Amino acid sequence: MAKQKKDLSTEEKIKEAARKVFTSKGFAAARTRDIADEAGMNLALLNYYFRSKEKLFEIVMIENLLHFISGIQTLLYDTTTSIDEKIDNLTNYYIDQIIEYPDLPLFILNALKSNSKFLKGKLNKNIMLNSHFMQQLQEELKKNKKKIKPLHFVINTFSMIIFPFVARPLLMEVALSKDAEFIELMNERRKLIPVWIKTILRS
Amino acid sequence: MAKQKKDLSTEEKIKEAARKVFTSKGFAAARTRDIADEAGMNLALLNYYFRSKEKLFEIVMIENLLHFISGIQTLLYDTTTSIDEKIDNLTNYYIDQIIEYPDLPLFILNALKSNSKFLKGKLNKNIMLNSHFMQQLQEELKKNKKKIKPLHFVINTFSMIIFPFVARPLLMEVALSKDAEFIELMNERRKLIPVWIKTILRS
DNA sequence: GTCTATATTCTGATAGAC
DNA sequence: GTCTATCAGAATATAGAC
Repeated sequence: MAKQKKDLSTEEKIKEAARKVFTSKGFAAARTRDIADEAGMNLALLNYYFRSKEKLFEIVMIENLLHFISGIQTLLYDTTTSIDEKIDNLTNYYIDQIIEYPDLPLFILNALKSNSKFLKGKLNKNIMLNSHFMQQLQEELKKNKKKIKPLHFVINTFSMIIFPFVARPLLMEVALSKDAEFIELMNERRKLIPVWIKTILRS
Repeated sequence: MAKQKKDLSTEEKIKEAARKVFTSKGFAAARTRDIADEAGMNLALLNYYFRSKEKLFEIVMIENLLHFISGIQTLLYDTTTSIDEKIDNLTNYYIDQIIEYPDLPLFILNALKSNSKFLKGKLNKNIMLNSHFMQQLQEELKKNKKKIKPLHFVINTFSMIIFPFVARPLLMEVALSKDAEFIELMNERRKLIPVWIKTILRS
């Protein structure tokens, strides 16, 4: 269970409020006053604890990104799971995560596009390429005599999981009518995506 | 070939500049001064021709969205092409489009998330469901005795095409090192995506 | 229609009391 | 550490001359 707001230090309260506001509105649209209000305190304290709006954003951005990446570390570096289990776990984990934090994917995509300077060197360049999952993919492709870069299958998996969430408003506009239909669709995909990934890997 | 800037009316010049600035920076980060500068004229003219920044954005947003959708209309409603040809055409068309207008997808995803009120009723609710492509998908699934919503395959196709582009900065951070590698990857996908889609449709 | 100058509001940041 | 009050600059919008 999440910690109660009242248990948090002032600094933590601000960071938590900033995370919420920045993640839902992005850097430019967020107002420092919104963050102060959300934290239940005065605007001046933001600049007392953090030097500026930019500094605060940088912290939120890095934490959001690391939160997102940590799932990759945990799941894709697990040497005890098979490639099929990894695909299952990845799909379920990220669908759960995005249902819980629906604004996270678009926030990260935007932040990286506009502010990638912030994290120069902060990310492990080869986190993907060195993973156990990537090794297993390579073996599997070799076994099936496929001359395709394993990275394609990582991209396919994340694409099929994440894209429908970020395109949700468009989907609602052109193909669905109720929120429940979208959730139903994503729960269908929870089972379908692993099947599809395994199929294109081996057929 | 695109029309020369000098041939455009003042109103068109502003709209063109607004499209460029809004599409690359989004509504909140865009400055009306940037737009005026980009159009090579004075700030006051923006408010003379369009009432406000919001109105101008609304126009740009709808035009961008319709530009994106028009490809769907053209390709997915073509009754002379087979389902396989449609998948090939869709992949090539949208990869070409996004290479030409790389900021368009993220702009649309953001705009729809934050400003979907702007286009209430402006979009054909069933543009996807009524398409010839959707009928062909339905037949194909029936032929292969699959009880899966055809919409999933539309989502899969667009996901595998568009997602790598919007995640390009992340990909560059965790798996690639040169821009040329990304372009190479997308050109590989140009051939691979149709194969994958047809495989999961039939296997 | 187009420009310069200016009004008005918003916003990030700070000064200074407590 | 926290608050109130306020500053300085930015940004949108408009007035008014040409």
